[in-house]
Amino acid sequence: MKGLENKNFIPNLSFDCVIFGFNGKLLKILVLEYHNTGLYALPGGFVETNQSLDVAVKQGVKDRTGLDNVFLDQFYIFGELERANPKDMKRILAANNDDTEENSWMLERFLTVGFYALINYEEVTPEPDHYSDSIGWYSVDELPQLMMDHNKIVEKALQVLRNNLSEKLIGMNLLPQKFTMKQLQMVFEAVLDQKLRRTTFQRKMLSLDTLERHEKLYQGKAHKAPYLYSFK
Amino acid sequence: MKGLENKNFIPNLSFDCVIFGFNGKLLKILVLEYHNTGLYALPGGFVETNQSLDVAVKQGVKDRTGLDNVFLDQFYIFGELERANPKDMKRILAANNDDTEENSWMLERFLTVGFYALINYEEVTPEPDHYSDSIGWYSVDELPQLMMDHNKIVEKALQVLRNNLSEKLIGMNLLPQKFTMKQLQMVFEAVLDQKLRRTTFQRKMLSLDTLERHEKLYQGKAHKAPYLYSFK
DNA sequence: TGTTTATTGTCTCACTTTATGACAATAATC
DNA sequence: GATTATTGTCATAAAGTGAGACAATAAACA
Repeated sequence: MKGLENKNFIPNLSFDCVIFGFNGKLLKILVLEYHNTGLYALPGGFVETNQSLDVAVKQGVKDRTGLDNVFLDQFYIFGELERANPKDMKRILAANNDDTEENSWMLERFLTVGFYALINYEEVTPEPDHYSDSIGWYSVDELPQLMMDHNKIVEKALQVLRNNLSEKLIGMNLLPQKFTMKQLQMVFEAVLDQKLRRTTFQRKMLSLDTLERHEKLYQGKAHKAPYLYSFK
Repeated sequence: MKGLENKNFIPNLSFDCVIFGFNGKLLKILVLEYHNTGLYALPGGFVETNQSLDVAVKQGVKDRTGLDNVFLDQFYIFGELERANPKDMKRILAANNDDTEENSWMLERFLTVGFYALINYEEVTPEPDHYSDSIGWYSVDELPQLMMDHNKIVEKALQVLRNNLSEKLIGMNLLPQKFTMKQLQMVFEAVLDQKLRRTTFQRKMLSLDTLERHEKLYQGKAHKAPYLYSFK
C-alpha cells in the first residue's frame, strides 16, 4: 500500500481496532471498505520497528479513520495459523496496483493484536484513507462479512466490553459529557443487549458515587424534564 | 541458544509465562536462573513461523520447565520500545557461548505476549532446561529482580488473576483434587492478598453448587475433622 | 386556562444476599 | 474425663435488589 514502502515494520505482526460508537439507540462499529474489492475490514495497521505498540495503534487509527486522540485498549492477540488469508490481501493490493514484489511481506501469516475503543458518535466524522472506498458505522448485529477473522475479533471485543463495562465506561466517551439517566441506561442496554429496570438501574448508578448531577434538560417534550449528569 | 538455530521464528515477538502455584500458604511463581549470569527470568520463548501462538507457548513451557499439559491463558501484550534490553540478552548468550552472528536477532527489540498458568504445586517437579541453572518457586511478594520488564509482567498477571478469579478455575488448578474448605479459603486469601470471613466464604462456596462433599479428613490434630471437597 | 400525556424522581414493600457473631460438635491431647 | 483448637451450622442484623406505585412536571392539546 502506498505510504508503507519506505517504513520498516515488525514482520508478521499487525493490529486491528474495534471502534465502538453509540448513536443513541444502537451500538455501532467503524468498518472500512476497500476500493473495488467488496472487502470490508476493521481499521488496522502495522508497528514500525522503532515504535511502541500503543503509538503505532494511535497513529494507525488516525491515518485510516481521521480520528485523533482515541482512547484504545488492547484485549486479545489472535495468533492462530488459520487466520492467514493471502487471497484477500492479494485482491486489495491488486486493486491498488500495489501487488509488487516489495509488498509481498503482506501476504505472509500475521498475528494481530485486537484493540477496542469507545468514542462519542456525535463528536466525530470518520474519514477513509485513500486505500479505502468508505468508512462507516455498522450496527453490531448487522455487520457485513468482514475479511479474515475480523468478525471473530469483533465478537471477542464485545465479550470483553460486556465484562468490563462498568469500570471501563467511566473516562470513556460513548456519551456526550453531559447525559441523562435514560441515555446512560440505553448505552448499557445496547452493550449488554438486554433490558434493564429503570428504578434499579438508577439507584445502582447513583450509589456508585461517580455521577455528578447538573441542571435539568428541557427537551421540548411533554413530560417532566430529566436531570443531566456527568462522570466525576 | 542451542536448539533454536535451525528453526524459523517470527521476528521481534516472544512470549513469557507467569506460572502460579500454591504451597498451602503462599502464592508462588516459577522463575528461571540463567547460567553464570545472575539473571532471573520468566520462562518464555518464541513462535515458529508455522506455528499457532497457543501451540508455541505450550511447547515452550514444556521445554523450559518440564511441565506438560499446563493450562495457559494470555493476558496482555507488552509492546513498549523501552522494554528492549540487549545487554542482558548478550550476557546470557555469552555465558552459553552462543553469542554468534546468527543469534544476533535475539538482541533486537521484542514485543512479548504475557501468559499465566495455574498449576498444582504438589503434583509437579519443574526441571530447568539446559540454558538455565535452576528453576524455582518464589513467593509473589519476595521475587528477585527479574530481567527486562518481567517484574512488571508478573504484576500485571496478578492484577488480571485477581479480577478474573473464577472459583472453579482457581480451585481446580491450584489445589489437589480433594481439599478442605480451609485450604480453598487460603488459596483465595493468597491470591487476593486479604483475609476472608470463614462462615461467609463457606456459605458462598457451597451456594455455587459446584462442590461435592466427600469423607472427612483426619489430620491427627486436636479438633473436629473437616470434610474434603472436590469440584463437580 | 384547564386537561391530557409521557416521562421522571422518589418511595415502599417484599425478597434475597451478605456480614457478624454464637454455639455446639468433635478429634486429638493432657 | 477435662482441655484445646477447629469445624459445621444456625440466628440475627444489615445491606442490596426486584417490582411496582405514585406524585411531579414540561409540553401538547382542547
